[in-house]
Amino acid sequence: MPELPEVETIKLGLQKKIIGLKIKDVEVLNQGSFFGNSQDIVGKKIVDVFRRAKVLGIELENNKVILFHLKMSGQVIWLGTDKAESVRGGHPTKDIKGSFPNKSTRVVFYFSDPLRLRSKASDSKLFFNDQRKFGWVRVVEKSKIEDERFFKNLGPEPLQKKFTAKVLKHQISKRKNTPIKIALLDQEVLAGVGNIYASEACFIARIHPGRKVSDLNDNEIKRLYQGVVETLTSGIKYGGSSKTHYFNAEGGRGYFLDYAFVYDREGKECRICNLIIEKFTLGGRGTYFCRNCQK
DNA sequence: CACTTGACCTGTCCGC
DNA sequence: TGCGGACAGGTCAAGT
Repeated sequence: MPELPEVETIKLGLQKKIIGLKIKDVEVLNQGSFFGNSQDIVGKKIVDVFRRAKVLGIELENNKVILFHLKMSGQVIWLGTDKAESVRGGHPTKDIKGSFPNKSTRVVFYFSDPLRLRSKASDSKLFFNDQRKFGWVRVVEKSKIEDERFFKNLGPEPLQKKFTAKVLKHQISKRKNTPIKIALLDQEVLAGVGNIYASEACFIARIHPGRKVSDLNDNEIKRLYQGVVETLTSGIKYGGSSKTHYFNAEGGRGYFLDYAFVYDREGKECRICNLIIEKFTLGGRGTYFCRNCQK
């Protein structure tokens, strides 16, 4: 599921909801989804929520962080009380169905809300749901994040200013003989791009996803750079892509796929030239493109 | 080393 | 309606 725009959207939602709350308790419903010591976080206050690549992080006052990787089907859903909701302003759009915990719930975090937000019913909670159990939650020391295997060789964040066409050229040059879309999916090349936005970036760049990296000229790499930045920015603007599992922290869906050029549009007309969008498998992943617009 | 394929796990959808 | 196979926003390890 979640690629950079989805995790970023969850991060922005959580920042508004849980910074300042104290973790009262943690309940692990599936041992394989949780790593680290839950006692390191119980009783501690949340001071920040951040994202690196596709990983979501909750930072605590004691220099511990809780990392979440949602993989294909993970969800991070915050549930408040009605009173807390109204105090914070606005009712969330809850597109997600059913109640929690459900059979996909793997970890539950219980918060002690500040007194002024307290309702008699209950304090707020955070659910980590993950149908396929590929995802994980892990508690690590903040200073040791970069030692984590997943973080060790991560490529640059594509939405930071210092990420340029030149940087992209340098990064993909590590994968000369690879189809460009597969190179974009490599987290050591670029952090946060996944299967939806890789297809979209290639479309915006007007490059066939199967083209070999070594075959691309500077102008094409520049277009690819623009495609990556544009599609990720658009993904965040529309709150991410809700195909099946993804919902934001408040349970609302994302609308990017209503505007996507190619992803999940096999058999539909290209938004630019009206030719039919095609699908094929590249590196084992479904890949969508327009044969007319992408060369 | 660079690249490809299958495994991890659960659920849904589609064709017979 | 049932059954089998393909497929799903992602990494990993083990192949070639």
